Amino acid sequence: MQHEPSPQPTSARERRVTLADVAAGCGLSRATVSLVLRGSPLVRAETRARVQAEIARQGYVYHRGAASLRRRGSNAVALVVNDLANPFFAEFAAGVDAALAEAGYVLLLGSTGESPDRQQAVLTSLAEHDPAAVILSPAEHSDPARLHRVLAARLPVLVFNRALDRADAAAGWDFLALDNRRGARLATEHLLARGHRAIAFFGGHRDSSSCDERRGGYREAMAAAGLAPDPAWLIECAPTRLEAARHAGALFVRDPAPTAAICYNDAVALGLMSGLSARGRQAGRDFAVVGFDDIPEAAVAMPPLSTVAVAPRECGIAAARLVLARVRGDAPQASRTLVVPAQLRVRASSFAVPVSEGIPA
Amino acid sequence: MQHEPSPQPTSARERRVTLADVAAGCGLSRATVSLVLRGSPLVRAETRARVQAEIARQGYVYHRGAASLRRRGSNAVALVVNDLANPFFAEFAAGVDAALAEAGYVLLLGSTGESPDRQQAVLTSLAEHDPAAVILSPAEHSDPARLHRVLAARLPVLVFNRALDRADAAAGWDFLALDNRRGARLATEHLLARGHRAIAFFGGHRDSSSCDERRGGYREAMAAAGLAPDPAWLIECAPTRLEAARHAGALFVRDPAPTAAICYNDAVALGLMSGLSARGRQAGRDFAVVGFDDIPEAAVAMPPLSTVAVAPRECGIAAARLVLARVRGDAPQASRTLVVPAQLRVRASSFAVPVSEGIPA
DNA sequence: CTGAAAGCGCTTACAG
DNA sequence: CTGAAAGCGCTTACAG
Repeated sequence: MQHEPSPQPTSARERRVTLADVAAGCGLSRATVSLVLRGSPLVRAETRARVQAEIARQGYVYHRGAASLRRRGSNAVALVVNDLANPFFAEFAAGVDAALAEAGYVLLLGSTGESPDRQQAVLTSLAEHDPAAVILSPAEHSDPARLHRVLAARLPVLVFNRALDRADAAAGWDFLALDNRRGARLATEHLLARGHRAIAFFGGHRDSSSCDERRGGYREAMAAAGLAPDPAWLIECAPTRLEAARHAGALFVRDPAPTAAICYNDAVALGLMSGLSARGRQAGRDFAVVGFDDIPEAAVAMPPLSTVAVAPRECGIAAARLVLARVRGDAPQASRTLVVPAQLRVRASSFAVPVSEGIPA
Repeated sequence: MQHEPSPQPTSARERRVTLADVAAGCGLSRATVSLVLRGSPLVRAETRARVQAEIARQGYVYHRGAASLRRRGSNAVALVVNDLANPFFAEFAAGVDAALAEAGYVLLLGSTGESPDRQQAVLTSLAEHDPAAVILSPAEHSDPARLHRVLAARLPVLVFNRALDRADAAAGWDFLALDNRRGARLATEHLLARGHRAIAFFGGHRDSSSCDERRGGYREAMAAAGLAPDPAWLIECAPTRLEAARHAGALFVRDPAPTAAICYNDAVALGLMSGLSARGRQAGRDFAVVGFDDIPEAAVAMPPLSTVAVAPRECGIAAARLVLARVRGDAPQASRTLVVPAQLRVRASSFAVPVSEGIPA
């Protein structure tokens, strides 16, 4: 509850040019100038022009803080992500920024580094700036109750990317979800169409919602093809390159070993590819690999990585638009869940035809 | 001069909890509560505790807009970059964000997409939020005069990455520069140490300040080794992968052809590597290549690309710190130019041994 | 250590 | 189409 960092308390700084100065400069009242500023049709063109000339002459800059205070409501939207340096979130943020700018809103940014405590601190700090809305990609293990404590009830909130632990706790909040299930299904169907039958799901932690959903899509596609995945084909590991490389061997411990794997994400897929070559197998030739995310490296890997893309920039734009609709009050009353479609990008890593199985479709 | 996007003008919203409510709640004056909020030592511990309990009870959230208005000075810092989706700027922004958060400041973000007009609009919009300072990576061909028009004279400004056209126009603004010259010098020295003598400078446009500086470092190192670069070794092309691949042939038109190239940046280097293999040469074996930037792809290219890194995240932290020092008034009066050191990352692409020349050092 | 009063720069009814 | 007045939520001397 400290609000320390005192902004430089104006020493001998020259006085700021205010709306009153502009009004005085053209012999009008502040009210009239205010109307001009906000584009009101109540002011006649000639007056408007005079005011605008005076604004330019004096170098007046609108003080949105004062305006927001009076009108109760700012034109800032807060965005909180886990890590800006993650290309997925960077693209997402770029999309949000673009859509907000277009609508005349401004972006307040914070990042959590996946720490619920930092998330709380960041949201508190941003909330003090009275944003018109909040877009939040929650840190892992976020406590919805804590989030509610810092996010006022009347503030429109859009949760992105990760569902909150207890869905009911997010009642009233919109949710923009990636279509993890469908993406994994598409990837699995692609491998099935290429003739694979023994397909593993490789990497990720089962208890993460995204991993769970992707596994769900995988199971769906397998079931639809009349296949029951061997439990040994579901291999957990931390979603990093290094861990994936280390666990590659786990694919080949049972005898009818899988000929292909859907990976939790691209980092895992790339790690798996190195792990495979360390074992004398080559992705795209001896073993088929599909990732998830379509990170920039996917296209330039050797071989290029087939993967599932979710257009993060478009997500960002969609998120901003949804939230602005809420701010303007022209969104339906009930909270919404929007699902962003996932698309398959076929590249060389999934071209392999399994040796022991039939001809690809 | 329109300020259209009216925030939802508070319909039947419940009234906001204010400092006055908290004061009333514990039978104190607003002044006292304000002192508690700002951590003043003037209030005794028992009173402070009472206030804090009441704050929690009522769910009061500090209204920084009102405070900033009264105190004249916000705790927001504006950051304007060309493109957030560019990993270099994303890392930079992440660094700025981290350093600001640590100091209790908040980040206002905008992006220009390299358009001076959008830059002007974005800065205008951000300036209306009365930031304590601005960190600006200027769009190409920015007009310093226009920038001055929208950025008040009393606002601390830090220019990053790209020098403004007329240096004198940026008088009073700090500048955080990449050490392009030293980076290119290091890269050139590295190739010289490996025995190369005929070293090209490949890609980029001469009239860009960064290209000019990198060429300067290259020339310096060559001169220090007693070498005069053949003008035919200075090859211009747009700094993209595709253009670089197209221009690869230009390296081999003269007879004592270069055995190595310093590239303007990593995109150019990667393009050159494809261009080389299209001509039956392989980077790292028949020809040595060094890039600039250390983009994530550099490490996973085939062969991995030797390059010059500038730690964008650390740049971001440094930029934020410098700017905060200005805000607090504890920076030296005169504007400063800080140069971020460049570091060489040696990888396989520069392993080639020059054929016609002696043994590498 | 605490209270009463003025004021930051804007907007908003309300009159005219 | 324009003006006088009140007020958004806070901080800051100034007294006590």
